[in-house]
Amino acid sequence: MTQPKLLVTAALPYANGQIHLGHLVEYIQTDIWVRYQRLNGRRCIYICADDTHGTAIMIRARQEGRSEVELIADMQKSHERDFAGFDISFDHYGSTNSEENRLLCNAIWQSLRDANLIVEDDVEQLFDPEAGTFLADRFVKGTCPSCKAPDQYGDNCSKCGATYSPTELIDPVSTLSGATPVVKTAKHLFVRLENLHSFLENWTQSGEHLQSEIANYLKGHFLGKPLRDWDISRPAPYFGFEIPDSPGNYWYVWFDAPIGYIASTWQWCKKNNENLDDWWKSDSTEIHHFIGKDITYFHTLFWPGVLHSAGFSLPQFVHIHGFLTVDGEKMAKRKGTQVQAATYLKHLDPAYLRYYYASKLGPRLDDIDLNLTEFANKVNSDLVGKVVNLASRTARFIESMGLAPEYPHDGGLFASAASAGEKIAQAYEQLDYARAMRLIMEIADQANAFVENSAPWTLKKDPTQQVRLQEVCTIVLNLFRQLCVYLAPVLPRLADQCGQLLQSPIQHWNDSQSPLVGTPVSKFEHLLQRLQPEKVQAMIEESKVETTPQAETSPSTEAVVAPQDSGDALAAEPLAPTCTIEDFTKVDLRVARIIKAEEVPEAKKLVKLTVSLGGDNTRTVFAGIKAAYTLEQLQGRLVVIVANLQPRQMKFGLSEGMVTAAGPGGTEVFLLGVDSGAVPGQRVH
RNA sequence: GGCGAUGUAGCUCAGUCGGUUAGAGCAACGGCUUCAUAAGCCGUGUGUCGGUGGUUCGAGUCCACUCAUCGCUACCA
Repeated sequence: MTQPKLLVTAALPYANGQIHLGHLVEYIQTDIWVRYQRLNGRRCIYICADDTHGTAIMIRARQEGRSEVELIADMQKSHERDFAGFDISFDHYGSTNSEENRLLCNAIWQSLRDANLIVEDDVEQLFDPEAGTFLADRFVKGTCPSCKAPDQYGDNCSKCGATYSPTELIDPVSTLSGATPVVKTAKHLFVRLENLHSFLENWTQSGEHLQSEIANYLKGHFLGKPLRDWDISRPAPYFGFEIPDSPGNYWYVWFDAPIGYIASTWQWCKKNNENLDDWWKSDSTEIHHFIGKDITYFHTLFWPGVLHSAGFSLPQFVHIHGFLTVDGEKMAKRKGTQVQAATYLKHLDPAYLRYYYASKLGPRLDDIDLNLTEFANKVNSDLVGKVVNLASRTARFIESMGLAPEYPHDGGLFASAASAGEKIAQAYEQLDYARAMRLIMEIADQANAFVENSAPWTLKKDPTQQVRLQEVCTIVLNLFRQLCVYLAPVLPRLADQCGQLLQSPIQHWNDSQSPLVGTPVSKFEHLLQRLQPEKVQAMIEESKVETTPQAETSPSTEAVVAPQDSGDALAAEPLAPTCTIEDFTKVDLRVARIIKAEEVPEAKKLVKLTVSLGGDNTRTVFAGIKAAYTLEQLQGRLVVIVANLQPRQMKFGLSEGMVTAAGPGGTEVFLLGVDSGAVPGQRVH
């Protein structure tokens, strides 16, 4: 009986943003697995697509003054270019905005209807009368109903952490138009997931389809109680597919996105004369999804539920990976660590990143860290210093002779490296690439030691030793080739180059098991340049300029170049409607000095500030700036506060004012200051 | 708060069923070498294995508690 063929997917990137190094962890991890399987002779297709629907796309297209279709076409082009630049070997890259996807959504929808899984319910949602659209949570801001913190998004409060519905917000404002949203009731359609509870319990807990941490997470979090109905419709206007039997309603983007996996496969089938059912409704295909841990829920509960109800094959395994940090911290545009794929490619070879990620990736969901110093060291030391150097230090010696006609005695080196192949293969199979890379580098170390002991450069000088010279080089080049086979899933270009050098292409994993003899050796050319650390720095610098030109907030940085401010910040939070001077004077802004900054131990985001308006006039203000400033940085500095804001009772005490700041929140909060000369108590006019 | 994880050498991490003096790579230091992309080889580690307590003849490995860090917390793409 033949092994099942493989259908592999990576998550569909959303068409609202560019691919960055964080995304690439997943596409590279998946690509390595796919290439490994193919090299082993396994039938394996790698399918992906752009995820194109939803409110965010609709709003963005509107802001850019063009159609959604135009926007997503541009974005798709750019995504495909980035992936190609990193040698991601998709068999097909489709789009969720395709006719195939619409037809599949219809069919799957009908199955859910037939299975009595669809129910209707009224949902109260905020509606923006000016923009004429319902507002997703992220497009509404207002005062938190729990702690009364102002300027909070519609789903949860960044200050007190409370979660609520946007309709509970006090004084809500649409971030699209600045209009006051009104509560509107609309009919929504839901999937009654609870009907599939026992199926999902079995599927997730079987131990065969998910990493154990994930199974535990689902069990503890969702499966212990009845599953909630899943709201999968959105009223018009919405960019997506209209629901055929519910005019005016559209499928929520998370309904049609995973179906895009099937639709994209279908497009591939049409191109290649294949039958879709052989891939999605057949025991002779194993489906493997690769995703990040942020979208676990959709892929391990909803998606299996939908597939099960609609009669499609379930994934054999959902492989979940962690996030990328850079130098130990979350990627941040401000620091230039959120590097776009295209920016990386301008400065560095994709092989570096593919190898570095491989050397860090294991089968678990730990986050992986891109340590920039280590990145440069590791790539240079392992790839250039150890692997490529083997060819570099021997190939030239036998350009005229070619490889020896018979494989010489090598003290068992080749045989032992060949037998390590099984362990390496197993590590790839189990997604333990870090282990695979360690095993491979052990072989490279042994090979380099052999070169050292055999001293081909000495043999070269002795005319009676030419046969031995050829033998030594034959051994070393065969070890090099073995390494290239083992590294081929990670470094496809190096494998090709090795094939050219030894005039025998690497086509199968088993090429590592028998040595090459008697072939000519091409003229040696450098296979991989050393990574220059300056280029890493240049990439980081460019990433800073590209994304946050307004980074020059600190006067200490000497800005030589005129800042190129992007429109991102304004687009993220459009201007509020016009207000009169009377409106403005209602707000009493005052200069104040922070005389005491205290930790609030139980609070995640708040610090307690005692501010002085001069004289004995002090007050207590709670500010959500814990992540952005240390207590020392706050102590003593002048800030601008809203002095006549109605005091709010917060969880940790009464807040008698508000400190003004710019920025989206979290670590990116920038307090307003005043030029020197201002004193506490002065009003801001 | 709940849940899931992590905490081993300066850095990044291995340590399979609990079993001899706890390992690797990188970095650092010393020596050798010069074929090679200033690459390579040899040598050098006094680590409270986060902490406390327990089980055991024996614990980095099992159990309890505790501290720290990270992530997730569904109508958000």
